Amino acid sequence: MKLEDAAETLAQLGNPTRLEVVRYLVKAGPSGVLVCSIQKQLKIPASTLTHHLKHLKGVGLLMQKREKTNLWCSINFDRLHEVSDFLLEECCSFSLRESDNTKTECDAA
Amino acid sequence: MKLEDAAETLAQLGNPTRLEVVRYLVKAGPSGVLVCSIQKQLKIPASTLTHHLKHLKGVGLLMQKREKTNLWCSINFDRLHEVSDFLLEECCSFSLRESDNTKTECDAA
DNA sequence: CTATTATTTCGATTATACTAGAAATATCTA
DNA sequence: TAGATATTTCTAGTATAATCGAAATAATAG
Repeated sequence: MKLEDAAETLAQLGNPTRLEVVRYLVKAGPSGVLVCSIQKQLKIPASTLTHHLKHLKGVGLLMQKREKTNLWCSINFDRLHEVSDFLLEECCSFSLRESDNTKTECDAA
Repeated sequence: MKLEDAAETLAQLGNPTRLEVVRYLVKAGPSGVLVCSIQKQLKIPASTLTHHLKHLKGVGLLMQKREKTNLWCSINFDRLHEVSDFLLEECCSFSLRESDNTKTECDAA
């Protein structure tokens, strides 16, 4: 996952309303839920919700399937894993050389 | 971790410049790096960098230790884990009842 | 056909974030 | 003391995001 993509995805997760939606979708599991369910359960105005869902879809966190006027929403677990992996993957590999790491001057950083 | 805190932390990670800094700090490991090293390596203007570091510190992702005019920065791994845990923890527990999950009408969500 | 429900688009308001130059402060060195 | 380096504060321009009511669109039920 490229840094720019990770940043964009994290930014979308970084809105409290959207994160609430994501949490709701995660709890709903793979079968998903209707947009109107999200709206009524979380008490988010319809237009606001549409707006946020568009964002989540834009970064691939949300999958949608239309059924007449109804719209099923489900979380893309793989995508969610990719993002959290991006944060953790790097954690276990310190790769700056020790020499760089103990300098107290900046010229050779 | 409360949803609001997770959202705020994710939002801070969601800026490409900051995420680059975070990645740099992660790679540097527990011993940390100087602000000026980050600045020169990643080519971020000093005032911009100070601004971003303030944000990272604000959500507890950054730890700092002053040494005369120099400032050592290191990532708070625990915090980073907390955030990624927030995303993943919920993934393995679908808790909406099946009945809620298969409705095609919204009245009972 | 009319009313109802689901979803989207439009438009406007309001707020907040990103960026970075210039100047200020602090420490050290010659 | 003068000059270099590190970091911060101030300030301001520019851009982008969040919110949501009202109206539009689409499908369906009665």
